[in-house]
Amino acid sequence: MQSLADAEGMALGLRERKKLATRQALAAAALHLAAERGADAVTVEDIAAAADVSPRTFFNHFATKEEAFVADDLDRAKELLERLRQEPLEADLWGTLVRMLAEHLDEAVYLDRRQALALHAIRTSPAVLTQQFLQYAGLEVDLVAEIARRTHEPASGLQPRLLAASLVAALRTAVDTWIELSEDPTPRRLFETAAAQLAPAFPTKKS
Amino acid sequence: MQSLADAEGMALGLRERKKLATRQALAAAALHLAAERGADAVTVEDIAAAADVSPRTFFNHFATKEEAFVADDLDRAKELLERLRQEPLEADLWGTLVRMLAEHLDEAVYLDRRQALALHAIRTSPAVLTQQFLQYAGLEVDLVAEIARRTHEPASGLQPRLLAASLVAALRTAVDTWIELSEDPTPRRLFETAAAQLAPAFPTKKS
DNA sequence: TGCAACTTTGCAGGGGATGCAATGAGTGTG
DNA sequence: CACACTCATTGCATCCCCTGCAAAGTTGCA
Repeated sequence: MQSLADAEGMALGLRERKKLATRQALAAAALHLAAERGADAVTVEDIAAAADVSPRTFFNHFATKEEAFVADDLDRAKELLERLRQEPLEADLWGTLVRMLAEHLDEAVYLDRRQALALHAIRTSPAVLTQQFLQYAGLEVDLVAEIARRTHEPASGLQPRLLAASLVAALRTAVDTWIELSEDPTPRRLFETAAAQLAPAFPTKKS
Repeated sequence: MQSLADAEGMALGLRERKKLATRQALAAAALHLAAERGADAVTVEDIAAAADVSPRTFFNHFATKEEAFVADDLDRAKELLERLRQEPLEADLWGTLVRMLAEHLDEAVYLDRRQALALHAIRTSPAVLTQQFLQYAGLEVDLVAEIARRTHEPASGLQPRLLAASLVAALRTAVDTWIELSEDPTPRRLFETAAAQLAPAFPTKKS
């Protein structure tokens, strides 16, 4: 019904390709149904039926119903983290992170305003909004770990936490503002504005 | 079993005092049981039984099971918001908000480290952690509205959102750090440190 | 071909959450 | 005081989320 795993998963075995395919089918079915009736009028049973698997199988791929609605974001966040880990260390940590997040915003969903708005319409339900918040929280946790790794600070200290939280705050407010105000250019530009404003709080270390 | 509504609710009628009492009884029972078995081993049925009400009544007071575990925080947040709304307008909005949040941290739970740690131990369960995140999110939304009111900006713009998100980021990271690092003084001091670091991003308006 | 690893599926069951209607306890008025 | 009114509590039925377990079907590999 949807395009199957296109380019992704080239070097995978048949088993893993199938698994990925059903996961994507479930996510796609979830979004499709939610677009029609609204997210919380969709049951796991519906999604499973639309994806031609048993309801029980749904929970082999997603821990909660809501996860299916934001599966794509989750996957992209993982890619971001992967890229981040491989990025070379620079003196200007804040600048590096801002740049990578900005590039991340130029991908996929956020390019097409139509699509983004449709997606966001789906995510009006409280449960899905909560899930999105958890996504940001998860990203923040990963960022803290990565920042601590780069600055050789303990991850439990205030500095890494504050830096990560500020980054995520800028990211989240930028996206939300862009969604709500139609006149604004791109989420990337908004994010860069927000990040620039916060920049003086995180001057380049010269240790 | 616990101290009933002490000083609070003086000017309330009997009915409202009773309602408040059962709400507090439920919250107290929830915390008590969670301290014994862990939060997610406690069912609504258990809580209701411990508070001597029917399970159905639980949901007349809380929308979800997890709400009962953070009911006190929710109530205190409402007080904070109330005080905030009555605070006179000053030129230094950031400074005002920081001061009020700092004072807020000097209250109740956060004074007694023992108690705070015990409370936090309870809140290890994923579901309760999620609930806490939602609390912060709710606070942020309220802050956005209040900030927009004071600056006469639209609440949908980037500025109010970024300011509120940064404040909450400072608050959350300060509390989390304080919980995890035993050597740190008070959450208030940590929050003020974080806020001071972010301050240059929000200079006093001189419109 | 045959075994190991893994995915799917059905089944049973616990528990969260909601709507509805009945009951009972405060509240205010004549 | 009695009556009507408002509102909290309760039981009941119901839907749905989610999990553990064991059986059956697929894929991977020697």
